[in-house]
Amino acid sequence: MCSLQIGSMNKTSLHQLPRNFFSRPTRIVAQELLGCLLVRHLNGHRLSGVIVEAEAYIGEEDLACHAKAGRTSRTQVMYGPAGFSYVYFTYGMHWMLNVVTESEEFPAAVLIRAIQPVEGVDVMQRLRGRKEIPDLCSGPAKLTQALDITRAQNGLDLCQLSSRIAIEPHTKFPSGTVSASPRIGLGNTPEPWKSKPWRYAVRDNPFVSK
DNA sequence: AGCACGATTAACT
DNA sequence: GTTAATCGTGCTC
Repeated sequence: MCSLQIGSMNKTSLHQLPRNFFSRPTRIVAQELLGCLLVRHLNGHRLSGVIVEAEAYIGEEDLACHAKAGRTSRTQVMYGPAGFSYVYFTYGMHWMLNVVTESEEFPAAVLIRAIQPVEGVDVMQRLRGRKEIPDLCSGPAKLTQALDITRAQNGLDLCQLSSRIAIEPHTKFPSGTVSASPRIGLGNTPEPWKSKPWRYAVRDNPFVSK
C-alpha cells in the first residue's frame, strides 16, 4: 500500500522549490526564479515553461505594490506565509500570477511576467486561441490565459506536494545575462517607486514581454 | 452610491 | 503610436 502510494506519486512534484526559497528578500527571489520551471497541472496535462521575466513588489511602503492600501480582502494573501499564489484581476479582463515572499505579516510578492513554453504547448495554444509560440506566454496576462489561471487559483500553496501550480528548479541563467530595469505599467505610481529597477529579465530572450 | 483607475492586450491608424 | 475592451477595488461623497 505504501509502495503503491509512492509509485503513484508524480516524481517531479518531489523537487518543487521549498518554502524557505520564497521566505527571503523579494528581489533575490525574483532574480533566482529566472530559469525555474513554472508548472501547471490541468486536466491530467502537465503545462510548463521556464520563467524568463519577473518583478518584485515589496511592502506597504512600495507605492507600486497593492499592499500600499494595507490589509484588505484582496491583499491579505500577501500578508500570509511565503510560497502561496497571489492571483488578481485587472483591466476588467486580465489575471496576474504572483508568488508571495518574505515573512508572514510582511506583504510582498513576485509577479511572474513571462515564461518560455516547454511542456503542453498544444494545450496552451488552444487556451490562447492558437497563437504562435513566442506570443503564447510573453506577458503576465498571456501566461495566465495559457495556463488557465484565474480567481480559483488565488491562495494556493505552491510548496504543497499536490499543488496544481508549482515551481521547480530547472536551468540557471548566469547573472550577466539578467537585466534589471524599472517595472512595467506603473503609470501614475510616484517616484522613487516608479523607477526602482525591480524588473528582472533574461537578456535577448524572445519569450520576454514586448 | 458613484467614481477613477488599473502590475494589459490586441487591434487598429 | 493610439485606443477600446471591461470590471473589481479602494476612495470620496
